[in-house]
Amino acid sequence: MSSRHADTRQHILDTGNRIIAAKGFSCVGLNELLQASEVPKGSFYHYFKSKERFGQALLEDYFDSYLRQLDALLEAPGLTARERLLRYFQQWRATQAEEGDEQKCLVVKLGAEVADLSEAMRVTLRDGTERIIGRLAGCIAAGVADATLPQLDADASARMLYQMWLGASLLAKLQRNASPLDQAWAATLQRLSA
Amino acid sequence: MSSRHADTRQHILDTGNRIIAAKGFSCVGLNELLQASEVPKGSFYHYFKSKERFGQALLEDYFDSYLRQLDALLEAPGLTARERLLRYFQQWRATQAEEGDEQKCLVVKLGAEVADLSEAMRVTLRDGTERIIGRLAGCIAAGVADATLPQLDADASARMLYQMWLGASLLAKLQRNASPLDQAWAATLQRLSA
DNA sequence: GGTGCAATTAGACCAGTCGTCTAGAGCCGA
DNA sequence: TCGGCTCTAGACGACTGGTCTAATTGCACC
Repeated sequence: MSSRHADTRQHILDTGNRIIAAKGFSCVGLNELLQASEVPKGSFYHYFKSKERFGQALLEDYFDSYLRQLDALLEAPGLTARERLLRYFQQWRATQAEEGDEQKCLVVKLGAEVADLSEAMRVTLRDGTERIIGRLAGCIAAGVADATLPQLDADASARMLYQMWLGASLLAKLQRNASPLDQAWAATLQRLSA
Repeated sequence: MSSRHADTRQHILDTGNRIIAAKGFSCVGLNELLQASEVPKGSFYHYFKSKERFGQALLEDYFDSYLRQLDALLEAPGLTARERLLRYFQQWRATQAEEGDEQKCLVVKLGAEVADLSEAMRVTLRDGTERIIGRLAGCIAAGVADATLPQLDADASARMLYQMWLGASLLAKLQRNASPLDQAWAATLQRLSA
């Protein structure tokens, strides 16, 4: 696999991410995608077997990069586990609240649409969210260990928080307003206190 | 407006609900919808100005019926406010966990997809969810008043619970598994206790 | 420079898209 | 019986959808 090959593939993926995060998966036709990436249609099927496989690759790429950032955040040195966890949610809130047409979190944007459309994409989303929850649970466990968090069931708390933030992002999207995220932030603080 | 008129219109809406709740809005073409409802295309455009307006009507109809059921549930006589509220979430859990391809909650299924697609549909979803949250807040306030619930900020709690359940439904959809809903149930009980 | 093979592209293909439009069927009051 | 509505029927147009095959390109090796 030449570097040019990898480049073009990644370029289609990056462009796809931008467009699909704004419009959804089914709504975006190959034409639009290819025109935006300035890649001829024929090439697309060289790099991806089908639109569905492309979508799956898009999600894999998304989760890889998301988890990389998440790991960097949750392993930041010189902070307590509590601080690291809160920074993650604070950042979620900030990212979601940003201006811009595209939905930053592909789980929110594509989850419901794609789950019934493609089993492969559903599984990719499921596994990705499980990995995210796993990292959060790890950080909560560390917080319990270093006593910066109260005695919590790490896994259950991680799941509950993640769910709540997903719902908050969805509601924020409907309202075009960050207040559901503020709501989630307040509830998060409450949950992570005594 | 003759009753036949209302019937056909409602019939298209009902069929549309079934199909769109399973596949999403963009994914379902008029042909599929019309074939399933056994209504000719000409009629469709008699009753609805466009596919988008149809989608909006679908959501309005959905929220109307949802709120009717919700009101029945939250005003059930002979139960404390706490019991009525818990019954709602219990029912949410039961409904979501049911077998069947379609997503029962259109907010979960269509929210993210439609918010960036159609301003009219987004606003309909926003207003509908606000009304739901309003009812929940009312019930929580009643629970605080009749002392079956602890002292809670009714509005904030309603929002937080609704968000969490939305996220839980999304995750349950990805996992094809009710455990996120059990999680939400546990967190709900915790929140509504002391 | 020439050869052979893989990587890449161009575009044909047709089923499907939404929406328009015309023609007429059915109904109802006068 | 007529006039005038609402509603149905479905052909049609202009276009987009994803897919695939055949042609072209680029490159390594001789």
